[in-house]
Amino acid sequence: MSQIHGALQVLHSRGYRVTEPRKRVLKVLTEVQSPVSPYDIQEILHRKGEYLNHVTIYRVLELLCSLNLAHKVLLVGGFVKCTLGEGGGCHRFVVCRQCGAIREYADKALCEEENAIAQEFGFRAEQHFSEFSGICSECMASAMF
Amino acid sequence: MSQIHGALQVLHSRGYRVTEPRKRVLKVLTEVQSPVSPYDIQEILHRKGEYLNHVTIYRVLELLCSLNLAHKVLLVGGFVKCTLGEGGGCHRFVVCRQCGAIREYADKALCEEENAIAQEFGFRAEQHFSEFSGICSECMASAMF
DNA sequence: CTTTCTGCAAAAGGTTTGCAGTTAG
DNA sequence: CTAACTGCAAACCTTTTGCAGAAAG
Repeated sequence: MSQIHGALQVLHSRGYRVTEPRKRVLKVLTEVQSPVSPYDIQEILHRKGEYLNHVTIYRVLELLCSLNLAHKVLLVGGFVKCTLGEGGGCHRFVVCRQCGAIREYADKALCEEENAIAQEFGFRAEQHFSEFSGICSECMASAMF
Repeated sequence: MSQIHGALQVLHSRGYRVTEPRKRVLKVLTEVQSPVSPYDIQEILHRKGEYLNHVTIYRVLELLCSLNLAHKVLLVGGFVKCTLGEGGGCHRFVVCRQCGAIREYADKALCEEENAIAQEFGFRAEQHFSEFSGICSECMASAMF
């Protein structure tokens, strides 16, 4: 519960209500660690004997993403809880293609390099999406049978 | 037609057949310049009086992507024809959020920096997805009314 | 000719919408 | 209390599958 406390405060401070569905979705996101789809979340809750309508889950995720409390990982089409604070550049991901393990990071230097490249093309970059897929150390180890 | 000639050669040299549907999809991709969905492609062909089943378009796009002749742009969920050759790092995109204009580029230095970051997390990065959304010079100009 | 490819029909999945009833504050 | 939120039903859009017929080489 303490893990989601910060997020609940953000909800409250922005004038959104702290409801049971929102708490449940946040709880699942903090527990799973890897990207999950709305239906994954419903399934996980189901196994705990809890229930949420899928539409509600969609709407909660949309809200969380709009507040930067969660992110959609485009590469795998799932959602993760944001593990970073504000500032220091765009949030980026490394995803293990085998087990789905994910790490979030930010790197201001990368953002600046990318902005420079965009400028060469006459673009003003606003938002960077950067994900790379690879293989994590655990899966690497278990692959060398 | 000359624009798609190279792509057709790749198809042929890899043992795939050069068919009418494949030529049509490639032609649309070279003409539109911005990311299009399978149904967008069907619609564009329809306006020319041509027809392709949507399933065929899905399959053609899947093939083209597997051969790196096209890419799926995750940010907008559409497909573009690849405008780069092989080598020099992963293919990356800048997309205008207003008009959909897109530029593809590759930057080996960025790839290496990202690989180093992945390594810190114990990951071996294999594929980089990097897209940034921004605003292109034309839209920027027309925005300053 | 034969293998690959396309079209069709249908199903399966994912996402969105409007509205009535519920609940947080 | 009342504005914000959730659940439900239904629609909608996207993607996939299996199979029979067409076409490339």
